[in-house]
Amino acid sequence: MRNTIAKTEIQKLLNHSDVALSPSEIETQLHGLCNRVTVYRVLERLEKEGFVHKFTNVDGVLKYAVCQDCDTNHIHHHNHAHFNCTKCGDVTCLETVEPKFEVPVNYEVAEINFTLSGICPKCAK
Amino acid sequence: MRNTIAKTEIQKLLNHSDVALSPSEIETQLHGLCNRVTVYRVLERLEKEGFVHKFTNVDGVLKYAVCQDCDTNHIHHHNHAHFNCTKCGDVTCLETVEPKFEVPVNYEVAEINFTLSGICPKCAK
DNA sequence: TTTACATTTGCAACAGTGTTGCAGTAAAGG
DNA sequence: CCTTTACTGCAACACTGTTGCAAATGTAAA
Repeated sequence: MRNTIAKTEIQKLLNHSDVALSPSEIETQLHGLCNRVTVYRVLERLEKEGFVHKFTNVDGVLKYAVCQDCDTNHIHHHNHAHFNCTKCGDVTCLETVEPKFEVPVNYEVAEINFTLSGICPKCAK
Repeated sequence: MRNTIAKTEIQKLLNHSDVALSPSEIETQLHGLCNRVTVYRVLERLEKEGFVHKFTNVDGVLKYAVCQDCDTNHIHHHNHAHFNCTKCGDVTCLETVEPKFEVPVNYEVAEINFTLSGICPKCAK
């Protein structure tokens, strides 16, 4: 995978962001540095490289966030919850929150998507 | 809320379906009985009436399913999991599966969206 | 049965998200 | 500096979901 300006800038954005970002949010924050399509394709690459993880927000929009645990020990833990604040709209990873559950026999679970919505600490004050 | 042909047929569809349905799936199964927009608006009404519950699938598409518990005791339990089979594409309610979790203080959780994906019993054989 | 009116519908048009093909551009190693 | 191949931009598209408005329809009352 090549290092391009677009890729570098998108990585920076994600690294410095404490919230998960959607492709369109990233595009906006890049102020026209690259095309909309490029954002999608760079994010796809970053996911393959294990730099970010992807999930679907409650509104159906894709969100990307840096992998906190993964980049250090190269093991992926994406079973954590995501929180979508209905007031400010921020979506954050709750790395420490992992749901416990038991599925009926014969169901083979490969991935989980666990998104909570409500009021975040910032907006609760 | 008035009873119209569209509403009646959509209720029938949902009642007889063992999987959650998206607006477009419903539209297809109605074979042109009503407009695409009407499907969206009827589903909105059915949700307000407490007949169905709505959730976002892992692919970001809306899904609707009849409320199993709600219509009997008029109390809504929508914390159950949904399962999206990656093979047949079916999305089903796992009414019995409720995730256990603890969020950090100051987070006020209003709704949860818990969707699992993998292989369903039908496709596992 | 007819009337009246609010609700529901269809249409057209739109906004937003995500994808694809293809031609041109640029990164990286030799 | 050259070559190769990955990457990018553009244009176009498919799909999902929404909105305004005029026409149609359900419902309850006259």
